[in-house]
Amino acid sequence: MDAAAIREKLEATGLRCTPQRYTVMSFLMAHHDHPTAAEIFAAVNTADPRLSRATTYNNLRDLVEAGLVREVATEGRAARYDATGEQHHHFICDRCGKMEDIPWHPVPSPTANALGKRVVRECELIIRGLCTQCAPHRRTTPKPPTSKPSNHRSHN
Amino acid sequence: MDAAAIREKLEATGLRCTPQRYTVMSFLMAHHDHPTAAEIFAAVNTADPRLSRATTYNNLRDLVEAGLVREVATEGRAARYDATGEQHHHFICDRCGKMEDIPWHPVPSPTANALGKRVVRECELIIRGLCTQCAPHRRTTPKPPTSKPSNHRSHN
DNA sequence: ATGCCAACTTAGATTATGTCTAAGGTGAGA
DNA sequence: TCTCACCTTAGACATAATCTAAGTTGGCAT
Ligand SMILES: [Mn+2]
Ligand SMILES: [Mn+2]
Ligand SMILES: [Zn+2]
Ligand SMILES: [Zn+2]
Repeated sequence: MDAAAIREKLEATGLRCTPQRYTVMSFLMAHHDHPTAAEIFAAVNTADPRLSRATTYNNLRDLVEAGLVREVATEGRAARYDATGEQHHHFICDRCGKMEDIPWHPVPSPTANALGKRVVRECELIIRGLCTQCAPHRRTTPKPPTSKPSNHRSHN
Repeated sequence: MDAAAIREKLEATGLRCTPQRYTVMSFLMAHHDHPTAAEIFAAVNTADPRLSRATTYNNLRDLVEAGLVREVATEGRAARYDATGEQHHHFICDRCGKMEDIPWHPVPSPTANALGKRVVRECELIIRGLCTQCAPHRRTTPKPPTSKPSNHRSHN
């Protein structure tokens, strides 16, 4: 994807296309290995030191809010634990961050073709949406749940 | 599950059933809301202050290693980012922690019955096992990948 | 053109979470 | 009874993320 396309993508969501923001977005689109904020900062800042650490975090947050980027494999900063009883799937609420158990049902593994030489141990489903608490509020007060997760940005 | 059963569970894996460890395990088995280490510490320590913060973390690590407990929704401490292109699933390597994209294929959503009033937005698969790099080593040098994730405990 | 102001960037302080260290306690078995 | 591996602990340390307060930029109204 070329520079103009990225600029458009950003501006379509109401974000200014600053050099810092452009570089972060561009880096993410060029690297499919799910880099961390620290990795992005290190790589980009080395090539062009016009990007600070705080701005890396700020921009990642903006891009996630804008839906151009997503955060994977973690919801909130702290690890969460689960006494391993029966196998089950998980539901994570977009609004309040709650993680709930969903009864197990087997899911189809990808084709051997898609997996290559990888060895599969388990296949679990992460379902995202609104929990029973939050679903009714969908069209009314969609504000965060008073405390815990999903920190939204006010910027200053 | 009664006290004796928990004690047996622990001792079957070679772990002593100390008051601290028993309480952590028992708490986890009684609470299905995926508590964090901090939450477990706060709850248990308030009821009976014989549990320290370090021991909470030590015991959670021991229980995870023993397979009695699992850590969910995070692999490593830092958030990882993904420019949202096409929808895809993820493969996470048990050995080196690498997170790789797996081509999308639709997965069956749980029954409406299992979901209740929850509103589903997306359904993604987390596949765990050994990546192509790590799979060949399965029966040979199974040592960790030099750095990054999967910290194992030596205890002292 | 000029000035304004919200959007943006920044260094550094602060908070949150997790790990390590060094010291001491405990108990199963010789 | 002695011993030693297993366990617990306070507090120091490390890392990831967020906040703060100040400065910069640039689109736009005048
Ligand atoms: Mn669960
Ligand atoms: Mn991905
Ligand atoms: Zn919710
Ligand atoms: Zn691997």
